[in-house]
Formats: sequence, C-alpha cells, structure tokens
Amino acid sequence: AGQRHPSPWDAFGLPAEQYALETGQHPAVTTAENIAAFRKQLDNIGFCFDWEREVNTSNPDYYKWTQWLFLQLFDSWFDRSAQKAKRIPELIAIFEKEGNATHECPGDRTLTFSAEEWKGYDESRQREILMQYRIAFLAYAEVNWCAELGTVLANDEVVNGVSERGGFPVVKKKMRQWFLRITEYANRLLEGLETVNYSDAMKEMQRNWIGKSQGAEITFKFDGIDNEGLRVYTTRPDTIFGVDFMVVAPEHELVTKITTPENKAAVEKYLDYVQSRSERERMAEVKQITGCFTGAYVLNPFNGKRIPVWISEYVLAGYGTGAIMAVPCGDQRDFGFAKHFNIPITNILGADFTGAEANPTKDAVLQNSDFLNGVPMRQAMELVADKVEAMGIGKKQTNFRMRDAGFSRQRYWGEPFPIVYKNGIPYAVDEKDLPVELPHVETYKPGEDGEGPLANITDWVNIDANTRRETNTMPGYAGSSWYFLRYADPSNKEEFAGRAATDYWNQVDVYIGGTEHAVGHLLYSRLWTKVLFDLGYIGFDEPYRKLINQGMIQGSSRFVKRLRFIHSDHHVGADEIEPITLPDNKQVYISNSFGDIRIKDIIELIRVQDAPLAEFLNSMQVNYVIESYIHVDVNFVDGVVLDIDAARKWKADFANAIFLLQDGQFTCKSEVEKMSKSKYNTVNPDVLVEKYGADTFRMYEMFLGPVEQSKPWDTKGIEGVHRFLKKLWRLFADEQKGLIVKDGDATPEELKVLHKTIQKIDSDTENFSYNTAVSQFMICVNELSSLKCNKRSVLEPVLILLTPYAPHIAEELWHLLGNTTSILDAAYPVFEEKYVKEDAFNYPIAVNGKTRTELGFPLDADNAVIEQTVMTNEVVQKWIEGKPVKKVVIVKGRMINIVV
RNA sequence: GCGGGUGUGGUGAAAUUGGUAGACACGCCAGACUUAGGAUCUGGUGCUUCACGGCAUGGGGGUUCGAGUCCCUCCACCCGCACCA
Repeated sequence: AGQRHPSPWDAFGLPAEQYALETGQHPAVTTAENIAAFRKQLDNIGFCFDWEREVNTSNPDYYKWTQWLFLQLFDSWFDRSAQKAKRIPELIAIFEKEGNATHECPGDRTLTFSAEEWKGYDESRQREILMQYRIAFLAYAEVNWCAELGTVLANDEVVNGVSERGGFPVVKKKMRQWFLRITEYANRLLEGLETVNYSDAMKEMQRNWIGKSQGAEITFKFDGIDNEGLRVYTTRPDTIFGVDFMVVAPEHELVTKITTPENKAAVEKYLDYVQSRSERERMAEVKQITGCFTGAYVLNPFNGKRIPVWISEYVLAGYGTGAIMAVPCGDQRDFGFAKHFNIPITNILGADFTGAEANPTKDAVLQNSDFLNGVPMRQAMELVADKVEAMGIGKKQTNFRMRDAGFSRQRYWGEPFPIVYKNGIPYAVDEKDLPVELPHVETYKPGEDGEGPLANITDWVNIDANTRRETNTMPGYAGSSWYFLRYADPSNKEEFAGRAATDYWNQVDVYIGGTEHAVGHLLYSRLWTKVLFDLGYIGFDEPYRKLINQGMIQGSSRFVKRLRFIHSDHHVGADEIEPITLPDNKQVYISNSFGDIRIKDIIELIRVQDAPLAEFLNSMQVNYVIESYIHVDVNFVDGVVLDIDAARKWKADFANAIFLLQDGQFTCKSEVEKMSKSKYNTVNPDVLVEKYGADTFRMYEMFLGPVEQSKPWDTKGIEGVHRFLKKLWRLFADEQKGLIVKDGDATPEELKVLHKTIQKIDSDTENFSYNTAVSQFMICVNELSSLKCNKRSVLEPVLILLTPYAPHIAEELWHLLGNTTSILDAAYPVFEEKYVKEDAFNYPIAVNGKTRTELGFPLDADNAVIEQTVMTNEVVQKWIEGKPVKKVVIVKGRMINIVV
C-alpha cells in the first residue's frame, strides 16, 4: 500500500530497432520519444512511479555496467564439483598444477591435458582452452540464423521454425558466436525453483525447458568393425534385452564410417533428402516415418545379439549422443519405426505388451530378459546401469534439453561487447575504458555477410593495425537480466550496485510479469543472479521471491454486418462471385439482431429508407446475400448499439450507407480479440481519465477481475466505480454546505463496518485480490451512508485505506479535512495496528457434528437466533459444561458447529 | 501425445479454504424526486412454482452431519512443450 514503484525502460533490442527502421528515424530518437510518451501516460493514470529510480538499459551510464557484468561472466567458469562459478585465474592455477584431470572441459568433453602440456601451450592455445570453460564464451556453433532480421536468435526467440518477432524463416547456420553457459547452471536453476513462489505453471514451464533426464550412456561394439563402438543415451537401461535396432541421427559422425558398400547409395540418398528439408518442414511432418539401414550391426553387450543400425531424422544430433537404442515394445516412436520397416519386435513385457502399440510403463516385471527375468523395471534400471559401469562400457548420465544461450546479435541497437581481438584472440577491454559506447551512425541498416551494422564503421572497429573491436552487440535480454539490482542503487558511479544497497533491498518481493518471459528473461536473470552470488557481489541467488503473471486486458471488438447482393442465377458460396455494385457505390448494413431474414424482407426494409434502391434491387432479381463483418470503432458503440451518426462521420464508407435497424436500434456483433489499432478496439486511457478521472480508471481496472486473468475491456461497468467515488465524496462534502464531516465517537455498529473493512482490505491487498478489495470499499461506503455516518473518526481511516486505490481523491479529501501533510505519509501506521475483532455468537446448530437435539443440548429455543448477543469463549464453555472448545464454526454470524 | 490450468446467473465475478452459493458491480425491471433526464435515491432480479416448496456451481459417482471447495471418472475450453530416447 502506498508504495512507489521503480520504473524500467528495457529500451535496447530488436523491437526498438525494427520500429526505428520502419519510421526511418534513429533508434535513440524513437526510444527517447516513446519513453516520454509512456511516462506521460503513466503519470496521467496516477501510478506512483519513483522516477528517481528510473532505469534505461540503453543509457551509457547503465550499459557501462551491463558490459562490466559481461566481463565478470567472461572471467569466470563453473566448477562442477562445487556447483558454483569461480574466477578464471583460479582455473589457470589448477591447470598449472594438475592439468584438467579433475575438471572436465564443458566445451569439448574429449579434451585432456596434463600440467606439463598446459605449460607448453602458447598463449593462443591456452586462451582457446580457457574459452571452453568461460561462462560467457565464444564458439562456433549451429545457431538460429534469421536472414530477414539479419541476426541470430536465441532458442526461445524461435517459435515453430520462424522468428518470434516478424515470423520470418529461421535456418541453422554455423557461426562464431558469444554464448552464456547456462547449461552448467541447469541443476541450480532447477533446485532454485523450490525456494521461490512462482505459479505451478511457470515452474513447470521452466522445468520443461531445462528438461532434466536421468539415464545411462551405453557403448555397443560394432560387429566386424574395430572402432570405439556406438555410444547411445537411454533413460531406460532396464529394457536392454528389448533392443531390436539402433538409430543414429543423420548428422552423426559415424554414419559414413559404418555404412557398408552395398548400402552406400541408399544412405546417401537418404542424407540428401534430409538435407533438402527445412527445419520448418521437419517440424511440420513429425509423424512421417523415414529412415535408412546402414548395413552395420552392433552387438548387445549382455547376450551378443546382432542389432541392425539405422539412421533416421527422428533422432536428434544435438541431444544425448545423437544415437539411441530402440526398444519397440516400450517406446511408441520405436514401435512405429519397427512396424514401418518390418523389423521384428522382441517382447520383454509379457502380457503387458499387446503387439498393437508400445507400452511405456515403468511398473511391469521384466520377462524374456535373461538375468533380469522377474525383476521389476524400476529395480532393473539401477541394476543394469551399475552393471554397465562395472563392465566399463558405460556410465550413468544426466542430460538436459536446454542449450547454451546465444548471446550475439548482428544488430546496431544493443550493448557493444567490451571485447577486442588482438591478432584474432579475444581480450577483455580494460575496466577503466568502460563503457564502450555505441557509436552514433547515420545508417544503421544491417551490414553484409552476417556482420552487424557496426562492422561498417571502420574507424571505430579498427583500433590499430592488429586490434579490432567485436562488432556484434548483446541481445535484448542482456540489460534486462540485472536491472532489478540497479533499482537498489540507481545512480552509483563506482559499482553496478553497492553491496549495502542490494543487501538492504534484497530480492524482489513481488515481480509482476507475463508468462511470455517464462523461458527467456526469467531464466536469464536467474542465471545472472546466481553468477553474481557465486562471485560474491550480492547476497542472494534467486532474484524474485514471488512471481505473479498478470493477465492482459483484451480488446472487445465490434463489427457491423454488411450485406452484398448477387444475381439470383449465381450459386451461393463461390468465392469468385462479384457482388453487384449498387448505385452511388452505396453500402447496406444490417443490425446483427436480425436472425435469418429473407431477401424480400430485406428489400422491404430498404424501401422504407431508400425506395429507388429497393426498386433497383428488385429489378436486378437479387436473391442471395453475402454477409461480411467489418470492424467499427468501439468508441461509437454503446454496448452493442451503434451510434450511426458518429459512424457516418468516421468513415466515408458509412457516410451515405443504409443501416437497417430493428426496433430503432442498430446492433453490432462483438468478439474478444487482442487490442490493436487496426481492429479499432483500443481504449485510450487518457480519454477515460479525462472523462472519469484517474482514480475511477485505476479502481475500475482493479475491479475487473483477478490480476492473473486476461479479460476483455468493457467500458460499461466503469460507471459503478465512478458512482462509488461520487458517493464517497458526498459522505464528506455537500455541494452547498462544503465539508459536512462531524466529530464524536463512533457507535459499535459503525466501528464494526470500519473494522470489517480494514481487515478485509488488509488481507485482500496482501493476496493481490484487488477486485474484492474494491468491492469491500463499495460495501463500506454503502453501509456508512445508510447509517448516515460521516464521523471524522470513521472516515479518516477509510480514506487512508483508499489511498493506494484512489490517491487523488484521497489526497483532496485529506486536505479538505484540514490536514497539511500528504495522506501517503499517513497511510502506513494504520496497517501496523492490530485490530481486535468481536464475534457475535449465536446458538450452535451442532456440537462435534451432532445436532443439538441429538445431544439433548441444554437450550430451550430450537434454531432460535439471539440477535445482538456477544458471546465469549467462557459463555460457550458454560453451555457445553466446561469442556474446552477446540473449534467454533460460525457462518456469517450464526454458530454452526462446536468442536470440543 | 505429454505437462499445467479453468469450468459458478444475462455479464465481470465473490464465497472467511469443508459451513446460509451467487458478495460487489454491470445489465435489466419497478417506483420516488423531477419540465426532462445520461443526475440522485429506494426496492426487485439464479431457475422453477399462484403459493408452500423444489432444483441449482460442466456431466456422473463417492467421502462427510454438511461439498463450488476433498477423492474417482468422463466432457468441454484455455495455455505451455512437442520426435529430448
């Protein structure tokens, strides 16, 4: 209550740059304009924003620290055994002492070196290796390249094979890119979810995105080929005796090596086919079963069975080992594949496998499985994994679906990287040279060949003959990954935020944001927070204590039904039919209230307004009618009733149109859609604020429903809230007499109203249940005015409660009452006080669930209700002969049950 | 397909977490004051019945003195993920 909110402008990024491109202005200009416009609107509505804590991610004073934080990510690595980030020099010390024997390289798992070898490497090689450990690192990798946007995109910015913004095609492309090693934090990000208060849906979305799975890697030896064998990943090692074939991804490195000469042609043909398919097609046709036999066989390590090796695109190169062991009786995809290619299926489930479809159960008892016969599956999983480890042909393995986050964008409007290349080796820019300012350019259109616009500014890029700046910029989520920390200390020139300030403000108590951030911003900011915690810069490792997903206010569109006429000899329904053009290009609209209506009746309706037109239609022999719905501006529609005069003035099409009314009214069709100017369903807050005042607008928005819910905007109901505020005003002041507030003590009845209100609004506020809080205000005012209570001692607390909801009115009345300070200052103490609540007990209906008659309860008046009697626990105890009361159930003043 | 969520009047929604279902508001109906009202006030408004009453929280079943709330099952809609082995 009465808080002031910090104010964020996440101003860098693709949307801002796209907007600038469209309008032909520099993004710095459009960004500044938009911020000014937004700020004006927010102030107009009366939100309590604390502009002293304003943060703008595109401001050099801010992005200086974004760059600095990037350098911290660059200068750290993730120690898996300690599960935390450490500094790079610490890693170098380890390498010098023992090589990388105890610290597996996350970039290249096969990389091993001793201390001696490390010392022998030149600087270039050493830095190359370190790069594979850094949390912010450079790598060649397949990225999501969007040619239309001229940039790569993070995984969460790609939806169904096209860009989330603009819907442009995205292709996989190998490029040298910056990444954040978020995969190393997968476990911490997962565990952290237990400590925060997010919705189940949100937690689940993040868990899915991280996609942890536990299983085992098992190596199968090839039959007749002497190499390292085929490594597969499985979550079901228990089904090892049900393996009927192996499938490797088409991109798998072994494919060419294992293909037998007689299968070579077929395999190459298949690979060509796979290559020819876009990401989009692959996704759209998941159900299609394709594949090709390589001619190679592996041997089951437990029984030596020969198992054919296939390739198929349903196995993904990027996950696990890019190869699987297929168990058709247990996995639906394997089953489909086996059926499609006529591969015999081994049943290890006995009666649990019908042969009609795979059964993925984990609760069956294994059969037909050699030494596992009779062992429950869950038990067998462990057993096989242990055995595989003991045999040295595999190990237990945890995999994650999540990939490292792409951090480079080939765009202009973002933070430049504080990185320079000396002879091609990347180095951090010295801290004292931060910020690396974004150079101002006249043309910021994309550069060529995958390089961003910055590459064009040669005198900025080339520092000297062999020192070159990084020309990529950071993605939109860079600045937004830490802005909440800056709120604590917004103007600090020495640090991103002082430790004392972040310790004081600590985590964000409540974060209100949309679900669209579930796997993007939210995950990234959690990552940054964890790294900063590990490096000792802040004292908490989860940024947000509680997360609320607010719903969107949707538009409620209105349509007019347009009639078009065609010759009767045409058939209905054919799209290519040209409707008849009416004289003067006149248009005819019909009220949506008409149901099925015959063409004759329509012509008669027209005749009333325009006899010549009716004649014309008659003479043309029209029989059939094509209807179409056309958006009209919701501001001309009262409910569903159109203001025809306003519509005529609004659009030329309507100016001389004929509107067919029913009962003197023209009704529109309505539909809920996203608010959009092109749908003419936007409601401008400024107009409503102008008409009803900011307080009414604010309260109505809260009153609409729960914050979490999306709901269509409906201007009609705003009157109710407006009425409430007027009524409240009249409790205090009279048009003629002015202030009419009285002194004197409140009656018990009046106090009851007051305390009920205080309690309800207090708990509603705590639960973000603003809609019921507003209702409670209305009840309170209704009750007070029917009690004719206008006592200062009652009204003042109500006013204080009202402050966060209707600050303008509260403040005005507060001053009218003769107070010289602001009501915001007065608002706090009230919430600190504890109010004693009195319960008016009535006779109980039951004790311990038994009715009073059943108990022979010592009260004469059955079902009687004694009004106005205030009962204490002592009185109740007397009724039930001195037994201590455990619980008393009271429903709206009536005692229902006593538990003793 | 998997995961999460929702389902209550004509409408937006409440329901003290197992206790008078529909608070509050919109809309609608009636009335009062008014030259008039888009101002204000009063009353009514789940369905059904002349009434007493009966029936109602997506459908069906269960637990309980008592279920919108808990359990089982089916249905509908919304959101997220989607060949992750």
